[in-house]
Amino acid sequence: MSMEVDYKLTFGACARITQATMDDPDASDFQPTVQFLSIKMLPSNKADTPDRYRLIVSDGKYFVQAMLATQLNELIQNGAIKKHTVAVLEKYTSNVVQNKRLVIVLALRVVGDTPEKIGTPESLEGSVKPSAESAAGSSAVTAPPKVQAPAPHAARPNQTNERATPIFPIEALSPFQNKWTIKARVTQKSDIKHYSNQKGEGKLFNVTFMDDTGEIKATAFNHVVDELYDRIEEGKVYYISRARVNIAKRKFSNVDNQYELSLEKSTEIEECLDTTDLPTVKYNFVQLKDLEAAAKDAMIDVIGIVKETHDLGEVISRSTQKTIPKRDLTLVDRSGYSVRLTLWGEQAKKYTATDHPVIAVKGVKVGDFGGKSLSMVSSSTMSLNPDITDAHALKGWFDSAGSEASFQSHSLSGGGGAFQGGGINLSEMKTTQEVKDMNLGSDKPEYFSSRVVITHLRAENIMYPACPSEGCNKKVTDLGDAWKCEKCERTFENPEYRYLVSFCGADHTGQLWLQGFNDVGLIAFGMSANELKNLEDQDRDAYDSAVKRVISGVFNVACRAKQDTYNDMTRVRYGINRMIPLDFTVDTSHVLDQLSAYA
DNA sequence: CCCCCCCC
Repeated sequence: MSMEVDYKLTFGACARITQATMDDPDASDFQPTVQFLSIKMLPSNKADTPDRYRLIVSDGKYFVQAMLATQLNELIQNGAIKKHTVAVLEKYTSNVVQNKRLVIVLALRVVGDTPEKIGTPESLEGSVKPSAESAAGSSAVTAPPKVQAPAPHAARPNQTNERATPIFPIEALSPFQNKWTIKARVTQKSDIKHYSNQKGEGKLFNVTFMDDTGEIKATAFNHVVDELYDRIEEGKVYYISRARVNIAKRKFSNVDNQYELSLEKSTEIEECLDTTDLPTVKYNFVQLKDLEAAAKDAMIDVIGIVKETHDLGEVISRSTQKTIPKRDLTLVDRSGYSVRLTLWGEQAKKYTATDHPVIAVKGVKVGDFGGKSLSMVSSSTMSLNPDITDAHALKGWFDSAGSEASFQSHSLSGGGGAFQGGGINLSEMKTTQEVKDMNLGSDKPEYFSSRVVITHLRAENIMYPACPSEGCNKKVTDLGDAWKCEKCERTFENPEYRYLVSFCGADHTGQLWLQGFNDVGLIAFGMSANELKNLEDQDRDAYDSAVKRVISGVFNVACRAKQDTYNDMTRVRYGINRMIPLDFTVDTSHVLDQLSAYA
């Protein structure tokens, strides 16, 4: 029944692969045929770290232990490799880990399966002492084993200042090893970030290194930043050694490695010009159409045409009060969707392309404001008109057809389609009860829109006397004959009144107290706070009726909900970002749209 | 040793 296949194992393979290192010129030529005698899963004790597999590799005469690179785990999980499988080892390496040699299989090709063990192999480690090794397998080998020496051989034969450290695959780095060099491409380099905490001021930057076995994040602090920042360029390849390997805090990184590197004063980094064997960034593009299904905060890769470049703007960070430049781009792709991509900081300032370039971004964060949006984070990378197939195809499509196409928008600023009502998404309105039921994180705000009727407003302190200097808005104190701003250290003859309003907004499910600033008051009262203040001082009846007019008004409001702790009391504050009187024409047509969707 | 990734 079964076909008799006579597999020829490569005798001497075990001794030889035990000597292999990544840049060993012979190792890539020596692709032995071996048999796996056993496969054992070493379960990961961490949710974000894959299980590992240990193989017993036999050359028919000897066997050694080896680890399967985790990117090959699938071969075991899908049954391609099992006990007694015969395979050609195409790529492998060997390191000393805790004084033990450990072979890592990086690539292999399955040749076939046999029902049993070939030959009667014995343990290479057990039978062979390092000093006596040459006697062990040399008679039968197809490639001569190297003379085993306790010290690893030189890593970089062509470099003048050789180090006695082997080139390691990134995948094999661990805190247990200190003599190693990796050869890796910088796929991401951050700006220099400054921080201050209890221990004082500091600065840092980080990079992502990648080789064909994996990637790893590296961070440099303080004086090491000065030393290395300008010497490391995104896209280039370097030899890196004598960095510290630490356990990665993975919740802060989307780099797929359980370890990360700390670049120290003693770390050696040297550019490598032979980059042929190093992979470039790999993308896993999500079509813009499929963003609908992307989870908030997911890190994804996207490629699109820049349909629109918005002006440079800025935001004031609510947590740090710092002003941060930002620029929105509208990306489109062949799936017929558009999405907003926000660039920050230097990248926002430096972006100047005026045509419609292709942009490929890796590791951008998905937001859910008014639909779906994308935001660059410090570990994201952006590539303009990258020389990759997807980019050429996209450019061809846009030039021939795409530039005339219309797109379904994922986000508010993109305009069109789902968003109407003066920028408030009528399709995603929440009732006041739904607002109260929202799950709020302890520090992150949530945004929502509602339609409410104003039932009350806090009558006292609708307005406050504010500093009239541009952008100050601070409350000023009455000196009797003048008004003083403590912040600007100036006095003014008259203040500029500004609104600070508390509305009670109700719907059929309940009510919420909503805070609004000056822009909201302007909409609600239809006059400036100065004018309302004049009425209050000079025409009390007119003032009362102006206030009463707001009561019972119906508004669409775009709001921000945020937890707030004051005097040990935690409560949720609701701020109005935008307030628009109900427009019956817009609202009715929206209701008609909804009805027709049911028909 | 950062770990915030900002705003609507």
